[in-house]
Amino acid sequence: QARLALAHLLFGQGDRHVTADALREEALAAGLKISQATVYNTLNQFHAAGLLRQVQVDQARSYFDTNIDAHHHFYVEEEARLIDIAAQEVDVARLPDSPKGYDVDRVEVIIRLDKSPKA
Amino acid sequence: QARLALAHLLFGQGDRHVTADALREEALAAGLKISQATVYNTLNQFHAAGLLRQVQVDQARSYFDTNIDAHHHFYVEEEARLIDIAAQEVDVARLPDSPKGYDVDRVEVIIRLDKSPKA
DNA sequence: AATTCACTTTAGAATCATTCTAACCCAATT
DNA sequence: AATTGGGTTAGAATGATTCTAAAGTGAATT
Repeated sequence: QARLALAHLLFGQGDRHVTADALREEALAAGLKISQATVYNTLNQFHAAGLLRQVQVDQARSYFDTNIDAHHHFYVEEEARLIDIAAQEVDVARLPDSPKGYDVDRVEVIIRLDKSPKA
Repeated sequence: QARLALAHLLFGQGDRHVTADALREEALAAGLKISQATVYNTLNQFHAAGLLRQVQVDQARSYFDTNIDAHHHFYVEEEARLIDIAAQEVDVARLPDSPKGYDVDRVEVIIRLDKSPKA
């Protein structure tokens, strides 16, 4: 089963951030014969089941994060790279009230990084 | 000039969040004859010039925000609606150090909202 | 008024991630 | 062996965005 093999790739090595494409390439490199459609199906199913979080930092591609605990991210646009930040490393001390009729689903902090210019 | 007309639509009425498509429809409704390509060109140019901020909250479409001051957002996914949060309404008290070799470009806080279930 | 030059705008094709559709495979059940 | 049903698939379809190459505009120059 393709789903199981992908689950193994995804969850078998700690917290990861993958794009659909990257995961597919990884699967192919591992010798699996799998279609892009299946990769998408599987990611979407895992996401719907709450096993993956979808992270939206770039208009081009979607990232799927195997870490579903509350936490935040660094994002290096130049390298299309996401880095986890544990929830306790960020302290959001004050939030505004939600508009009437709405509830907070989740608070996301994204720290966008640039490469330091060489001094 | 199409650029000027779009600038007028964008900046003539306080802070706004638009998608390329929404802006194009607005332009057409206002009687402008403008192509989608021009809308994109213009938005990208304004963005490159620092007149617009691009906000990434949804994998489908990009939002352009006429408010370029540091600030944050509520996002209601069900309604594809962005709401500004003034910078001073959020207090991020503690941030982790950036990885070596990288500098913070910008800190984005996105509060994702759901409609309240009717009690 | 005609020419040039640089820039703007355009239509339409192209791209790219993602989703959809309809067929196909395969194991379990009748 | 036929039926069912989920999982998987290829390939088409979609939709946002970008690209390309042509056409338009207009100010300055002849």
